[in-house]
Order: sequence, then C-alpha cells, then structure tokens
Amino acid sequence: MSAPETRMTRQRSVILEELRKIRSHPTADELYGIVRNRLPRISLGTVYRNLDFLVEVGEIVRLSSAGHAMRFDGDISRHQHVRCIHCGRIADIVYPLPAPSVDGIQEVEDFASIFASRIEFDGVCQPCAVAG
Amino acid sequence: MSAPETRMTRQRSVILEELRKIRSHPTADELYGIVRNRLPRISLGTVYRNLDFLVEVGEIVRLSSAGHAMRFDGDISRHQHVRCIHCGRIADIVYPLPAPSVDGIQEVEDFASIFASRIEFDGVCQPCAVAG
DNA sequence: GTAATTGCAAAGCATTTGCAGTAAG
DNA sequence: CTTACTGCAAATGCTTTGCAATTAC
Repeated sequence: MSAPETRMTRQRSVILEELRKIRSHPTADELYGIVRNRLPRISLGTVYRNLDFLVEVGEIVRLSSAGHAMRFDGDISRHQHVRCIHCGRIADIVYPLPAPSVDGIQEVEDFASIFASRIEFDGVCQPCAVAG
Repeated sequence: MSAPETRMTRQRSVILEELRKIRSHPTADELYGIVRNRLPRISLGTVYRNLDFLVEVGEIVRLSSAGHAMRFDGDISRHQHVRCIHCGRIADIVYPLPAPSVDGIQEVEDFASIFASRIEFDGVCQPCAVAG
C-alpha cells in the first residue's frame, strides 16, 4: 500500500497559479470565482478538493478564521496575519519578534506534543473603518 | 435609543455557571448537553444566543478553531491555548513571554487599526496520540 | 488501460433566525 | 405591564461526499 500517485490536472494547476498570483487570501468561493474566468466549467467541489490537496502537500496555507469561511494563502514564507473582525479580510503583517518557541511552555495537561505556534492579530480594515 | 436592558434568565445563569465549572473548552453543542441535565427543555438556539451574549459582555471567551466548531472558555484570565489538530480538543497553556505588542508592527496594508493579538499552538493530545 | 480526478447534486454540520408564547424586572 | 428572552423548527452558509463520466500518465 504505497501512497497513491498524484496527477497535475489543469484545474489543480490553475487554482495554484491563481492563488499565488493574488495577495488577498481568498475564501474557497472567491477563488472559485477567479478560477472560473479561465475554467468556466470547474466546480466548487473541485476547488475545495484541490485546496485540501495543496494544503496537504504544503504548497499553500490554510488560514483559520474563527466561525467564518476559511481563507487560503499561496505565500508559504513565514509571516503573520491581521484579520478584520468585521469582514474577515486578512492582510499580511511583518512582525519583528521571532515565533514563540515551544521550549518555553511550562504547563500543558494531556498533550503528547506541541509542534507549531502562530501569532494572530485582530483589527479593523480600512473599508470597514470608513463604513463605520 | 439607549441600550436595551438585559435580563438574567435561568438559562443564562446556568450556562455561565456550567461553563465556569468545567475546564474543557466545550463546543456549543457539548455545553448544550451539559446544561440539559439541569434544564431539560432548553434549546440549542438559546445556548448559542446566550454564548453570543456572554462573549459580547466579556463574561466568557470564544475560541477560534479553524473550520471546526467554535469552543468557549469561562476563564477570562490571560492565558493561551493548544489545539489538537486531530480532534480539536483545547488545553490551557502557560506561556511565559508577554503577548506580542502591536507597537512592533512594521507593515500592514489597508488596516485602520490593530488592537489585539494572540499566540496559538498546535499539538496532538494524549488520547489522539494513543489512538495513532 | 487504470485509477486519480472531475462535475454535479445531494448531504452534512455548525450556526442563525422568524415567530408566537413565556417570564424577568 | 413591557419587552427581553425562550423553544421550536426551518433556513442559511460553508464544506464534504457519492457517483458516473473524464482524463492524466
């Protein structure tokens, strides 16, 4: 039982290409709209399946937005994000401190391992601030 | 148009009481199950509405679990969380570094303000580690 | 050729909402 | 009394999934 082979379909390459081209951290549905300009018959399910696949193999990053739709980032370099608490829009942020190391942790109950950390910021984006 | 008055209903007080009593960062549905032991006729909608209200007034904290169900914390003291990437379980963590200050931020496009930050950790909880 | 992947449509879940009835103050 | 809040059930929104038809390799 070796790992199944993977195929670079047109859909997959266009999704990856478009996600890398833009900087807006789109939702699956937004990316679906963008990709449909080039592949009018693609389905939303295919977009979701390919985003899952691309996250799995580390080509893109899935951004956790609490309660809101997930967003995706084609830029896998180390950086942090600010999320607008009103509309969910996400922007990149350059934060000068190093990512918190897992070494400093003092107390955790019932966890076997901790291997990643992330700093997240909350804010209000310009359009939402103007809209009140 | 003054702010509407608020009423301390039995449902609201039991929800808050039970959430403060446990340390498991339950989902709305899990808390619904717990609260139903004392209020068998309560509805899930009421649990959601009260959790929203309690978050709004700052009595409890809503924890953003990416894509998964939201979890709630009756402990509003400053602490961080580890989330199990397999089952979503959340544990408290005592992290010694100060929360990142918003002052150090160097670059943000299109954001009017940034006012909160949070460190999150990913891990694998004991039960999931054992389960493989 | 074979099986990974697709499009489509239906299903799944967490959460929200409309409404008539209930109860807190 | 007044109106915030409740239970119920239906609706919403995002994401996943089953299946027969494609298509990459």
